[in-house]
Amino acid sequence: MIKRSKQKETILRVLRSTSSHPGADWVYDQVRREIPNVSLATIYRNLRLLKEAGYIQQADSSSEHGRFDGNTGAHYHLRCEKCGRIFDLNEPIRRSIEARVARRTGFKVTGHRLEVTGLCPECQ
Amino acid sequence: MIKRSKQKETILRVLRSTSSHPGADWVYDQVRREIPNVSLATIYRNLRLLKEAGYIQQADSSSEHGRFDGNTGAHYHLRCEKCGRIFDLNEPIRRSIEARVARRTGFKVTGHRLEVTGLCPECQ
DNA sequence: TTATTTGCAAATCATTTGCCCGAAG
DNA sequence: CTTCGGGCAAATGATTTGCAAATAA
Repeated sequence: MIKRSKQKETILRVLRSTSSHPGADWVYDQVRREIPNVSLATIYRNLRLLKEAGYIQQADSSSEHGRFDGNTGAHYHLRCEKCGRIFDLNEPIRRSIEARVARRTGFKVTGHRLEVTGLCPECQ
Repeated sequence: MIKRSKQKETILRVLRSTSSHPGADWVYDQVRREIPNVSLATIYRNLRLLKEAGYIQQADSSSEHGRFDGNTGAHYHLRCEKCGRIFDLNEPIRRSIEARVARRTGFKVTGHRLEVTGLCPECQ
């Protein structure tokens, strides 16, 4: 961690205390119990810093905004982390994982999404 | 499609003409070439309607906002489409797909993300 | 006709930024 | 000391919504 601070430490501890993959507002509420006057901006700032430093991850597919796909068939995606372009993959769809997860978790599984990330030939 | 309109048809055609997984603004620009006074609001409205009706998909992990994860180890996620909660899966990580994709696409692959979606026991 | 859809502008929502002050190294 | 982090409020950017007029069924 570049520079420690009470707020960074609290954010990290709060985030490690749960497996609920919370959003910034939930973290804000929790941190406020210890540091009542933290700013929401500080939460956002530090979540980003902690992520960039590798202390935490983001559970959802990057911070990308809505990207639409006219192809309704099941297929996986390949995303370039530099230019942001998304390509279709023609890997076979692995349905077996859905049944296994359904059996082990009690979920009624409706599908799955796989995204491979990296650098495209032009961006390398 | 519940009720057809020139704008819905144009949006669908534009989206099916590319595999670039564009965002709403790109679709807007394209549609404007045929219907110069479309509103961006119409684009958003119809993208949502078309998605709900199953005519198109969203390439990114739903429209979820930032969700953070204090667990930095590689792991997959299970998301409930109703309540939005995200759970960790302890499925084995399949690194083999990364090498295969790298070989076939020329990408420098840095990782992959797998998310299984469905309804959690409480939401079913 | 009658229910939907559109375009417009204003409203939201999550997230970011500018600025000045206080804290860390 | 001097740089970096924090709090606040204002700014931003994407997406949504309210509403009267236009359009599809």
